[in-house]
Amino acid sequence: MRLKKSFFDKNTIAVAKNLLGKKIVRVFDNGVRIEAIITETEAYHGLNDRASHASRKKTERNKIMFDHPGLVYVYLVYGMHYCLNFVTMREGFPAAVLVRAIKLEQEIRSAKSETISGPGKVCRELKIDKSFYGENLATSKRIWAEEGRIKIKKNDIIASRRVGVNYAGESVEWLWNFKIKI
DNA sequence: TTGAAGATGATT
DNA sequence: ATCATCTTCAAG
Repeated sequence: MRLKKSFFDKNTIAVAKNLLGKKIVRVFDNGVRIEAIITETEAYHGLNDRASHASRKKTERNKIMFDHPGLVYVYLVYGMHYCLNFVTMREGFPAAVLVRAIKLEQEIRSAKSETISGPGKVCRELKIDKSFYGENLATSKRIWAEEGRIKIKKNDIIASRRVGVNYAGESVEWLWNFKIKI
């Protein structure tokens, strides 16, 4: 079952936690389909979050974060890596969840499952580029999110500081990075 | 118009 | 610890 707009129309921290264990489905032009379990997320929430791209004001790059929940926000970092985010919260409130790590659902044949850790690697693996900017998870034919097979409990979640945002003043301290305890 | 700074990853 | 690489944004 595809996650609907209502799933993302909530507090970003809650959505970031809820996304753990959920499945990203990516369908390529040639029909090949990849499914991956989300294992690490990061919340970026509101104008007071100095680590967020939307902390100053709405710009050409971050405007999608102000749009309605369930949209895809893609941006280029360090001139070479794309990062995949899902927009959260009501229209007008800038917020999104960054997908930092996934675990590929392998064919039945091969036993092991491969973990892709790092937002740049996630996009490389799922072949996400700028063309996904503004894609709607509720209706897209090439990317969406689904309920996962596993149920993640509160005790299974580790909260940490967010990665790569040491410039962000007091919001550096906020434990808005979430991953599944192994 | 310009330049400084990144929500990173690979390598030394 | 350093570098590759280039868009974005705010300052001038």
